[in-house]
Order: sequence, then C-alpha cells, then structure tokens
Amino acid sequence: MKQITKKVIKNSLKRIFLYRACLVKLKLMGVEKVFSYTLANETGVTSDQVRKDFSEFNIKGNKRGGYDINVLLEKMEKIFHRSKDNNIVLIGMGNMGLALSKYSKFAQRNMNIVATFDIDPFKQKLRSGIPVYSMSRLKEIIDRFGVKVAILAVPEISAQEVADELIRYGIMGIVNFAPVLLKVSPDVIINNVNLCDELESVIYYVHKLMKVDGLKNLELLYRDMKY
Amino acid sequence: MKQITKKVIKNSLKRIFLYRACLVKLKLMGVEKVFSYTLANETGVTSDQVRKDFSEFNIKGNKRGGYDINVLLEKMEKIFHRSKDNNIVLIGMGNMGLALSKYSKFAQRNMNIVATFDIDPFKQKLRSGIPVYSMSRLKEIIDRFGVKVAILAVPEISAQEVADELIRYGIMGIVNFAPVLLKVSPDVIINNVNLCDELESVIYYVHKLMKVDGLKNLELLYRDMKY
DNA sequence: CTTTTTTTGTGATTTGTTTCACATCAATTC
DNA sequence: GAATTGATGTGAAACAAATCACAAAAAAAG
Repeated sequence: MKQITKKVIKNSLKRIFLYRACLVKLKLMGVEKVFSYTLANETGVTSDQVRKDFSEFNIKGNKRGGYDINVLLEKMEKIFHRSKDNNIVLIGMGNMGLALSKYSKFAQRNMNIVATFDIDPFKQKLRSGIPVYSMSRLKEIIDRFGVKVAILAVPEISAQEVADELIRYGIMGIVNFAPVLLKVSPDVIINNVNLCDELESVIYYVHKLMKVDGLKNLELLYRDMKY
Repeated sequence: MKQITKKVIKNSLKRIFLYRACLVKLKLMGVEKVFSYTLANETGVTSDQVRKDFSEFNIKGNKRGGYDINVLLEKMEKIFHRSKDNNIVLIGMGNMGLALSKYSKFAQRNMNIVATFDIDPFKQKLRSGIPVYSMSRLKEIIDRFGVKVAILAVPEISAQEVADELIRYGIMGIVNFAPVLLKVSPDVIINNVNLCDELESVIYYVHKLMKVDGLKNLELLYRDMKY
C-alpha cells in the first residue's frame, strides 16, 4: 500500500473509443462499411494508425473491402466486455455525484450505477431514480451486486479513506473525481478525472496560442500536444 | 474548418499538475523545500523524470539544496498564467452544467465562470450564484468579459452548433463534455472529457486484471498503461 | 483468365519519451 | 581550506510509439 496511483489509459485504447464513437455515428447514418482512411479522416489520426491500433486489438478487416461496421462494433463490444452488465457504485452525492448519478449515458453503455452512498443523511433523501444509502451499507451492496468498479465523488479530505474502504470490500477500479492522488496498491486501477486540470490545460494552450505571432509557429506549437 | 479535434494535454504538462498538487499539500503541511525524489515518491514517477520535466519548463533548483516550494509554486503560477484571472463561460445547464457551475475549485484556482447559458428559459431561473442567460446574449457577455475559454456541457446533438457559435464569437479553447468529436479549425484548442470513456477504461483494465492468473503477469499488464 | 486497382496488415524506419550515468556545483565535514 | 557528500541538470542510451513503405490479397476491369 506504499505506492502510487498514476497509470491510466493507453493511447491506443483511447483511440479505440474514438473510433467506436465514429462507428456508432456512421452506423446511425446508414453506412455499413468503412475503410481505415474513413475513420482516419473522421477522427484526425492517420490511416496507418487506425490499422496499427486495430491490429493491436486483433481486429481484422478485408483486404480491399475495408471493415464491416457491425463486425467492428461487435469486436469492440467484446473488447470492452459489453456482453454482461457492469454494476457500479457511486460514493458522494454532492453536486458532482448528483450529476453523475443522473448521467444517462452510463446506462446506455450498460454501466449501471446500482447504488449511491453519502454520509449526509439529508442527501440520502434526494431522489434521482437511484437509491442513496448510508455508508454503513457499502459492503452489503458491493457484495450483493458483485460490484468491482466505483465512482468516487467525495470531498478530497475523505477521498483516501473512502478509497481504502472500497478496496477493502473488493473494489478493483475507481474513477476518482477528487483532486487527490490516492495511494493504493498497484493491483487497483485508479483513473483520476481532475476538472480543474482539464480546464487549466486549455487555458495554458490558449495563452500559448495567443503569444504565437501570427500563427507562424503554429505547427511548432501543435507538435507539443498529444492525442 | 475541415479538420479534427484531437490533441490534448502533453504528458509532461499533466505531470506538472501532479507535482503542483503535491507541492500545495506539502506546503500546507509546513514543508518548505523538496528534492526531486520527494516529489517522485509522492507522485509515482522517477526523480529523473521530475528533473527532466522541470528542465523542460525551465524550472531550476539549487544544486544539493533541492527546490524551494514557494519558488516552485510561483514558477508554476507563471506557467499557468495564474497572475490574471481567467474568465470562463459555461454553456448548457443540464445536470452536468449545473454541477460544474457550482464546482468551487475553479474559482479557487482563479478560473471564474462569469456566466452560464441555456436555451431552456426554465433553466435560466435556476439559482446557483452565477447568472444563467439565454443564448442570445452569448456574444455580448463574451465581449464584455474578454472570455477566451468555454466549458461546453450541452447535449451532443447541439454541441457542434454551439461550438461553432462560440468560436465565431472569439472563443479559442473549449472543454467539451459532450461525447462528440467537434470539428473545428486547428487553431482552436479542444479538450474532450468523456465520462463514459473514463469509466469504461477502468472497467476494461479491471476485467483484464481479473483474467491475469494469480497476479503473475501483473508487471506485463502494467507496462500497457500510461501515466 | 490476366491485369489493374484498391485496401489491408505489418516489418522497417523514424521520431519522441524515459531512463541512465555522470559532470557539476554547493553545502558539510574534517 | 581540502575532501567528502548529496543534490541538480543534462547529454547519451534505451525504449516506446508513430509513420512509412510495400507485400499480399481481393475485387474490378479488360
């Protein structure tokens, strides 16, 4: 329990999400097959990159024929274990927690928040479709629903403590919205979402852009950024 | 306007955020100076990495003496243009928008949401401290407050349209919470925050962890991930 | 049925990032 | 004040990721 909490998403996995978003859109538009360069144009990566990423995840297309969108999406379902539902718990029903509990996109992707938790008994009365429990029932619910992944939206002061508790009860992955570096054993997956950092980095690059005289060094600036 | 919307945060910049978070914590604890390995231990990177990152941003320490926390934090303030306040607008007062408008950490870091906007006149009555305007007043407010950065929390169906409008009125950077790939000219900074993807990637790695027999290939798995 | 075209899939190459290793400097010890 | 110690800072080496370039396959054309 001595170390770190870094490591998040591999770039290629991030891009797979990107491709999938495109594929879903294209499918809705009635398209049935894509070529690597279709996805490339749509997502702003190169077509080589698309194929390399696919090859990494063992996704095969048809020589000359491109990729069948349905087959691709199915493959990706498999990659993301979409077959079975994933039960999630959400801890902390402050502003952010409440918004997350109402976020319908999770359920659309078979990620179900089965219960939310808060220490504040007032919050426990809040209605959002999903039950709000007291922290004392955490273990019971985690066991009952076989929950492995949690969303942590508690104040930073209690984040570490709650994380420890979650992990003790069998949680293996946490999306952490508290701006703290959780210290956990390396066999627990932590994905930090730091809203301030996200906003701040945009400000950083905007300021940088404004300083670049007449867009001349724009290319140079862009080389500084990553997907 | 033909292109993409990728590129976000450089890894070294992300780590600078990390270091800063640590420094703030250490300062609160009364610590006055740090060594590269202090930060390294605390953040889970190597001390070489810390020094390389600092060197990239032209941050110098004292041979043998380490780094003075106050000086470091000041340097970082400069990097992030913390001297002046940054005015932000927030578009879309749904669940997520509302939560973001109440998120006090932005203001603590001198990022002020000066106004929020929504098409729904009912939302415009919602009180959250920050005024909620109709979209028709967007240009006026952006001009008045010299806003350069926006948070986009509208439904995905209208995200592109609103983004275009924002950019037309002079917005240069957007934190986009809608799960769409915005198509913008390359001199606009877009930082996508996709909540589903964040959750889903954790599920992905947790499943992967569970398949790894007896933690034997854990090291292998970890090599797959990134800071 | 042969040739051409088009697109995939993947080694080879290039580019970028992290780690290593050590020269350099400043504080401390003797 | 010389010698030792403990840190930084940075080129060099190792590693990782992205791009290039082309062989292979399949469809289409002749």
